[in-house]
Order: sequence, then structure tokens, then C-alpha cells
Amino acid sequence: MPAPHAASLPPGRLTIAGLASAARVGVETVRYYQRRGLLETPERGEGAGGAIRRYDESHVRRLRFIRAAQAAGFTLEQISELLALDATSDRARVRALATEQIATLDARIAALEEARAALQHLAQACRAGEAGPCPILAAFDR
Amino acid sequence: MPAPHAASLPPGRLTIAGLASAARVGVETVRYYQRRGLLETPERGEGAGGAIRRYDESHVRRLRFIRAAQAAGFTLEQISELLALDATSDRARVRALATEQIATLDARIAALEEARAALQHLAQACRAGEAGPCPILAAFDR
DNA sequence: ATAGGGTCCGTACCATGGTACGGAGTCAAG
DNA sequence: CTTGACTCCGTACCATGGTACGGACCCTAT
Repeated sequence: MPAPHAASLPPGRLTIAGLASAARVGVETVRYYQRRGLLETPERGEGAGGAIRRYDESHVRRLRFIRAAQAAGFTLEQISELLALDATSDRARVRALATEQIATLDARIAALEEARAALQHLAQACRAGEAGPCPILAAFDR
Repeated sequence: MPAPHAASLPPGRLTIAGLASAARVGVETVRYYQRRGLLETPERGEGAGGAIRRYDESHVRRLRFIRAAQAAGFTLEQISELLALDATSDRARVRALATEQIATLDARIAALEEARAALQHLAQACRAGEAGPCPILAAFDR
């Protein structure tokens, strides 16, 4: 039995592996974010077991935020800025970033929808049974 | 006057710069696609001016297809396969790729729409006038 | 015939977002 | 008190999709 190592002991006292798995990312990814300054590297505790850094729910939330923001199309660079802003009161800047990103997303969604239509058209034009190659290039002509 | 150099002479006899600008990509990008095997490198013609490769509408269409397919979320690797399939009659494979990619796109579109909603929520929650920082992290909580 | 831009090609470099490696130290269970 | 998993940290490497550089050559207008 693999023993409840450091990774799974008291909740709120996560090791890096526990943090990573709570946020569904790799340990190396956590360290990478730390290097990029996206995630704090906690101080080592004192006393017994003080050589190992411990993480808590706030770190998990932060990681989840990073992933969600990536899904929203922000780069890590932009996410850095968002995280920095979270600590300030610059509402105008936040709103500007958000609305700008909404516009970007709208453009991307539209592009993907157009592409989807082209693919649908292709799949349709390409039913099994008919002879010859399907018009792949033509499917994307506008 | 910059002279109508090789790039702009007879239609259908494009130089690489003409091709690139017709397809709205960079010359280096064209060469890159050639290296990747996505675009044919035409033979050099014979006679006068035979040292320079010439391109035509088929190359332009191919480049445009590559860009459209990229917009559809295909990687250059997958685009390679599509181009290869275009020359065969493997309708089943084409249909499989297309429907698979439609599913991928649907997932991505859904993710972007979710992100868009989060951003909208953030922009809303973050109207100017109220005090303190906007709840950036919270906006992405599910 | 010469100047200046364009072409050709190989090779090197870039940004982004990780992923892997290796050695030393740590910790808890047996 | 050893063993085996895990931590820490630096550094190296990876994939993707380009972008840049440099020398040699070519082509056309003047």
C-alpha cells in the first residue's frame, strides 16, 4: 500500500503534487507557472516537515482561474496582468481588457462557426457512394 | 518608380512575392509551407527568365485553403493529410476527419462561449463607480 | 553595363506553453 | 535506520508555426 504520503494529509496543507492534482494540471506545469510569476511559491513552514512547501485552496483557485482564463483565450502574459489587476482597484482597466477580449472572442467564434459550416458542407458533399474524390479544397472556397 | 518587377507581370505567371501577396501571406511562409510539403515547389521554366520559379492560380487556391483550414482549427499536419486525401477517392476518411473536426469545433465554440459569458459577467460586475477591486477570479468560478 | 531589387536556399532564431531530466535533500512507514 | 516515494531546483529539451539572415545569383530598367 502506497502510504498516504505528504500529498494527501491534512486538507489545506497540500504538497505540490496534491495541488497539481486538485487543479488537474501537472506538477511541472505548477512550477512553470511559479517561474512565470503566475502563482506564488509559498514560504517553507517551520518546525518538522518544514523543508517542503505547502499549498492551500487559494492556490487551487488560482490555478483553476489560470486554466479558465486560458480557455477564454488569454495568453499567460495577459493572465499575469489580470492577476496583478485583481489586487488593485483599477476597474476601468479590467473592464477594458474584458470588453476587448469579448470582441476577440466574438471574432474567433464567428471564424470557427464559418469553418464548421464549411466542414458540414464537405461532409455532406462527400457522402459515401458517389465516385471520385470529395471537393476538399472547394469546400473552403468562399 | 519601383518598376513592375517580376512580381507583377503576366497573370498566372506569379513570382513568389506575387503569390504571397495574392494569398495574403509572407514570402517566408510560402517557403515554409513548401518545406513542409504543403505546397508544391514548381519547376523552373526554360528559356529566358528560367531561373525563377513561377506560380499560378492553383497555388493561390492552395494557400488560401491552408489558411482557411487553419482557421477551422486543423494543424498543418492535418492539413497535409487533407491535401493528400484531395488527390485520392477515400471519401470515408474525409468524412471521418470532417465530422471529427466538427465535434472538436463544437467543443471549442462552447468553451469560448462560456468564457465570453464569464467576461461579460466580469465587465458587468466591474462597472466604474463601485469601490474596491473587481472580482476577477470569481468571475471565472463555476 | 551597372545598379537595385527580387529570387533562391540553407540555416538559425523566435515565441508560446509546456515537459523532461538529474542530482540532492526530505519524510514517513516498515 | 533503511528504503522508496516525493520534493526542490536548475537547466535542457520539445512541438508548433512561423520569421529572419546572409550570400549567391538573376533580371530588368536605365
